[in-house]
Amino acid sequence: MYEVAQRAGVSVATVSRLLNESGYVSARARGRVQTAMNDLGYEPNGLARSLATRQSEMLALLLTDIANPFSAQIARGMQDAAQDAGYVPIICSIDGDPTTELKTVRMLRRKRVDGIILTPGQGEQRQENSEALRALAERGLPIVCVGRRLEGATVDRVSTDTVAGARDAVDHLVAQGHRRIGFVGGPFSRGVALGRLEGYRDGLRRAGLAYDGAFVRQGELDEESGQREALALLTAPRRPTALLCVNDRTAFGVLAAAAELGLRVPHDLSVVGFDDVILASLVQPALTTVRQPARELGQIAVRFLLQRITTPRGPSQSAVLPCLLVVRRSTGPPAPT
Amino acid sequence: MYEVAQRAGVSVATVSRLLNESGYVSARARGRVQTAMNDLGYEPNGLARSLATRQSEMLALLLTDIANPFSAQIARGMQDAAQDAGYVPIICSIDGDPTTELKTVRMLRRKRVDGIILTPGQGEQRQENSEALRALAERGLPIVCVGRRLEGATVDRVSTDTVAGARDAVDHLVAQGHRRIGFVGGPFSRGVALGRLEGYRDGLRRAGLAYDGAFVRQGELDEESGQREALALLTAPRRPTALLCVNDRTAFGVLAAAAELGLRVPHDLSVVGFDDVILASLVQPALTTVRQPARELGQIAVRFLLQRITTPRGPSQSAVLPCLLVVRRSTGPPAPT
DNA sequence: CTGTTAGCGCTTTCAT
DNA sequence: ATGAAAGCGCTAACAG
Repeated sequence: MYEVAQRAGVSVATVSRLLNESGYVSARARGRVQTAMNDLGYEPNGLARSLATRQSEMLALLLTDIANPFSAQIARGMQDAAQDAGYVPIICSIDGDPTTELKTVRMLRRKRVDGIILTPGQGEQRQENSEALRALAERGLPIVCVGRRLEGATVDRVSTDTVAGARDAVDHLVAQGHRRIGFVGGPFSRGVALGRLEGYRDGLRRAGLAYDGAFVRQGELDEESGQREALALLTAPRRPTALLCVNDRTAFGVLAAAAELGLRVPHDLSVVGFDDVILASLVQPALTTVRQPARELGQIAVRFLLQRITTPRGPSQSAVLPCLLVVRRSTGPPAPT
Repeated sequence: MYEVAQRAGVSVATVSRLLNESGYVSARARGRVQTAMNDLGYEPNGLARSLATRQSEMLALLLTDIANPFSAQIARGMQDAAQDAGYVPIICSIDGDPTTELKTVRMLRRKRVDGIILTPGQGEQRQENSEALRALAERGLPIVCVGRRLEGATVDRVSTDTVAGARDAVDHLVAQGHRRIGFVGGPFSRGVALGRLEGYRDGLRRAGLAYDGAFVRQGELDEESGQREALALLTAPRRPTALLCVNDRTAFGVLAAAAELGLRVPHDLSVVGFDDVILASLVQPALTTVRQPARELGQIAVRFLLQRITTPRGPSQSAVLPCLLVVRRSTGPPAPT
């Protein structure tokens, strides 16, 4: 930058002003600096800038695993929004491992990221898990949560209305004539499954159907769990004719279980997933599912974060995005008994 | 840091030495500094450090779309390896858009990333595309390519042996009795499809089978293309009994096409994919595919990059990782004619 | 409208 | 084994 200034016959301050569009710069100086920059192939040093301004212009996204399709969508939205705003996106996969998380958080703190976005852990959300993060929040580091809470700290939050989504799914099933509708859940301890379960119950109630614990299973959030729980549900004497799943991965497992048992979908069993990951439309039969606006989630999270950065003490915001039921081939009227 | 030094009754230089394990620090000073750091909850400022050392300790990964499952796997490998080495991973989705790419590259240059990993574009690789990158390479910015080349620059490279992979797939098909084996490709212009096509031809040759252009289709790299091309191939009078696809997404399209035509897989048609994305094992029937070690690709890319950073002028390296044929349910002996 | 100057927080000779 | 001091490249008063 010093070189540029010299070449243009001005001071570094002028160059800086031009670069940041702060203060006045005469048209003449402007032109000379521009050409000097081009000649030298100059690119400002963001590190130095950050050191001086105390703003790193970097945002971090903490998630369980970027290889998870749903997370990847959130990440994509975050990435785009961050870059649009001139921020560098840093994505970190934590795997739900507290040690990794701690290391990562420290690294991010060292790098002086301007803010952090937290997405829900896949498995159970440990209490200690949030320890380091809560500390950061208290130190005034802007944080926004996506679809989860950070216990013991009031932070901005953006989530989807999974309760309504699950309810809509049940409505759809009921409208097709199903009466025995089951729910294949994830861990109910304190996770993502709770909202969906609530929506499921709402839907039943609305249809005047009784809640039957025998039709509801806890489990994990992956295919294997879906398969296992579905097997249990479908080999019972009185089996459900439709299954709402906590997420698409689980639904894939359910589909596999159905195939294993020789049940045709949707003829013998209707299946509804949750998330609408890319593959949901590709499996056979294509999966009816509740779409969560994942990308948008990431984008809005960034927007909140940016606002929080500019207005550290503003009132905390929270947005709830609607889900959308996407009807495909895995649901249909139940076979007449 | 100044505060820490003061509290510990030493100079900042000593603190710095302790932090970087450079130079001697007496056990006594060491202890005092440690406690001072704890008391203050001190975390060194990486930006300042980077400014002084001219090393940002950040690595960037440029890819088409992080939401693409195969890319996500590479990203994961890159992320882990980078973090293990104390580097911050920055992932940028470019979408094959030259404008976005240019903006991104400038941003990365401003942030003074220590190195960049390039992964193949999904569509055709435009010439202009690499313009900015090549310039960086010439400026001495460490770059390593994953599964693609950077024209006009000698850079380290890590790729997979897709030729052998495709050949193995053909071998497998032949061993099961197939004689009419087709290939559903991506764009042959200058893309990823070429190696697989070569392997396909090798495989045929090895089996003493003639190459038949009528069994080979160009296309894109997505499901839609796979479906379209498969439809063309399978409705022809003399149709193939097995199809090797340029990637899994294409294979999913092929599966859909088969279902559409009432062809049972593998009874009427065997299908082999490429990549082994997570979903390959989840579709019905589970897809036989050539697995590429995506995560490892990302890890090794980082390793190369790190070596290049420490040894800017060393000889350029290149690694070729083996692929692995994963046999599942989508392949089997052809139906007797 | 523009130049001067004092940091930002850390590393790194060079002395001691 | 440790301290003093000179940067790293930029921003932000402040003075003109």
